[in-house]
Amino acid sequence: MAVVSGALRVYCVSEEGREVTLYRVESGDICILSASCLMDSLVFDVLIEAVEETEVCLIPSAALHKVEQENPLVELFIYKNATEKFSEVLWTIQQLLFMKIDQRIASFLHDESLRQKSITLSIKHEEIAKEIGSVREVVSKTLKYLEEEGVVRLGRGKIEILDKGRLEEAIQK
Amino acid sequence: MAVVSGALRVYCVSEEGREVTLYRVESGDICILSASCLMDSLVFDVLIEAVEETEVCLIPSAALHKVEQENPLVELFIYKNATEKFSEVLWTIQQLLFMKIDQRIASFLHDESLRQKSITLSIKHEEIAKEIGSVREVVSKTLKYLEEEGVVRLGRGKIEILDKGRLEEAIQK
DNA sequence: ATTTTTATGTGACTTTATCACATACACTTT
DNA sequence: AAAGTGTATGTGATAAAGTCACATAAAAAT
Repeated sequence: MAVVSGALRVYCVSEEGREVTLYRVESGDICILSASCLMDSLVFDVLIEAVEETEVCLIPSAALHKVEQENPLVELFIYKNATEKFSEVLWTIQQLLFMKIDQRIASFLHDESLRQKSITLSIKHEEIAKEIGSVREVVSKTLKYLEEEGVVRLGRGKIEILDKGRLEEAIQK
Repeated sequence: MAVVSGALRVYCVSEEGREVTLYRVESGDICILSASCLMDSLVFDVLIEAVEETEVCLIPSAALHKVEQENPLVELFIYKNATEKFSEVLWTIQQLLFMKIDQRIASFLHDESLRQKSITLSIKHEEIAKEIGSVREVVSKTLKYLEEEGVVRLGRGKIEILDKGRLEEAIQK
């Protein structure tokens, strides 16, 4: 499956409904791991959701294999893409295990600002929690703290980054 | 790299020294992801350690590619193996995020019993902590609790599984 | 304008991690 | 056998994060 435009989010969910985003598949990405390949061997829920209006192109594996054999660069591209996703998942583990919640949130806000290409993010606390594998209450409390520190300004469904420098500092330590 | 005999453990470490095992590479496994491929794109530490006396066979990528093109089954095997590891890493995330510490420990003891092919495991609390991404103190306390419940018997550097049924129950809920 | 829905705030409580030691076992050395 | 020395495990006080159960408040719908 190739993403033509837009972006997908691959995430997993616990029985109680807690989520974490594993990786994103964005326009130009190809994702052999998502549906066919990976799913078979998994016992637990890995879900895919469009984070924006998205156009995807499903490629029959037979056709893909044919192209792959004709052009080794295609194969290389697929390998690289899969490895990149693997790497993103490892990064997720690192964040989950080794970073404190305020660092993770700061890091997410930073990334999201790049994705939305804006310093005023339109996002809900609940969504942030699902991205980083935490819960809404904790995200709310942490954001409140960041607001008191003058790093962000909060509104209903939006977060304005006031001090990008301090935000980046917060990611480090 | 192919593992001929023994087993490797691929893990990551935080700056403070906390560890988690990401996946294992056992005899018969091939691991293109470990050294060459994956490492390049990673900024953080992913380490490999032999958990027992291990014999590995390093395959030059040129040679591998040649065989791969001659025999598509080789390619398939590699793909499958890589996907399996990916799947193990996702499982690790699930455990970290969604399971309680006693479930994770019970689950680990169960797996380790299969690996060591014995109900008397020779392992230290510290090692368990590093496997499951926790810390020694917590593992010790939880094991103590399992001992009081009559599920295991503890000794210095060893854990004896007394009630396999109850151990499996503990994994579920 | 009032009701309803949805987003956020807050406090009490639990679980897990961190820190800082105390104890205890096993293995040497005498 | 006793004493000494590592290394493994025990424990309690504190901190961080998650859970639960609501309260408030903004936006949307009627």
